[in-house]
Amino acid sequence: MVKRTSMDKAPCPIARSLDAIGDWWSLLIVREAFGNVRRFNEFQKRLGLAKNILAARLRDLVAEGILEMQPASDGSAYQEYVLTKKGRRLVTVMIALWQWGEENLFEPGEVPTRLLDKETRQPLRKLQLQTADGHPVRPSDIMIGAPAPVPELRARK
Amino acid sequence: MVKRTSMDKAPCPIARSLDAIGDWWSLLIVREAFGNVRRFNEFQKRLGLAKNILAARLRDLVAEGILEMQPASDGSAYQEYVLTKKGRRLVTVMIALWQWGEENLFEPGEVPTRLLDKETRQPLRKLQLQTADGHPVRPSDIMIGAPAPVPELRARK
DNA sequence: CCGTATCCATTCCGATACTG
DNA sequence: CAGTATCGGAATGGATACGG
Repeated sequence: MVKRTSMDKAPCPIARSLDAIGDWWSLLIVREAFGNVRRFNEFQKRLGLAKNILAARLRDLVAEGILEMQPASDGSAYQEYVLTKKGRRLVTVMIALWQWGEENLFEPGEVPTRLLDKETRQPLRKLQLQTADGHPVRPSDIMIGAPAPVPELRARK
Repeated sequence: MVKRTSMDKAPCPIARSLDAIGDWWSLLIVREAFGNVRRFNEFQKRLGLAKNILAARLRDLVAEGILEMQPASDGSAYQEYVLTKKGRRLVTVMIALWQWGEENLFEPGEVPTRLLDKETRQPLRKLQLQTADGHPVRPSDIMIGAPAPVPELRARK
């Protein structure tokens, strides 16, 4: 996506994820898609980005299998962009980003847009790391279980 | 960070988060920092990025308060980069990305680097969305609790 | 309404080369 | 070792203008 040294073959899931959705607009588009935005123009208005960029991003997201195109639900002749199952699974990433931003990037006076449980209208519980058997885990309790984070397979020509 | 229309004043936490760490290398650097990488050269070797880029990214991350510089622990004359508390809180974001990538971006035959609980050496439990009172939440059960996702119009009154 | 095609400015990345 | 100084190429992003 971003030229770089494309890490889509790296064994590190983070590198791959970033390769897939690590550019700036992708996750914002996904965020809107979660909010049931489906139409090109709707995305464009809400995000305020140029149409060519939006078109490119949507194309990429469709190619990645995160969005898919469907016939319009309102009978118009156009297509709509909706999240695939894979795309919907990004919800955890979004929430993680949301909660981190909420906690670390707002001044006392500022009010972030909140994310709520639809039923109770209460904020969600913060995501928590847990061991397989359900115990809490601190950042320092984590280790990487394989050779190298970013191997040199993508070394040099 | 990526020029754009800098959204660091947007009320949406995702936009702000992306503004802070949404570019390509930042999270990879943070990932290494979680793995106790602290030295300039160490980052450079492991990530394989150009030194000027690395320098710029490190500078930004320090400016954001995600990394901080400390005197070297081994007595050498240099500084080390270590995660701040704010930086360490990014662990949830990293895990979310890690788990999503692991689940969605690897072919059956491929083996991702795993992330383990240090004590048991078992993979972590998948992050789960929950309501404030601990019930599971599906993506469709979520709503946004404020005016507009990216409202420039509700700027300041 | 949904895009594609252009043009242009900015930024990013990679690869040296060069100091302290 | 830890950067800074450059340079060029690629890609991003913004703003229209133009077709389906």
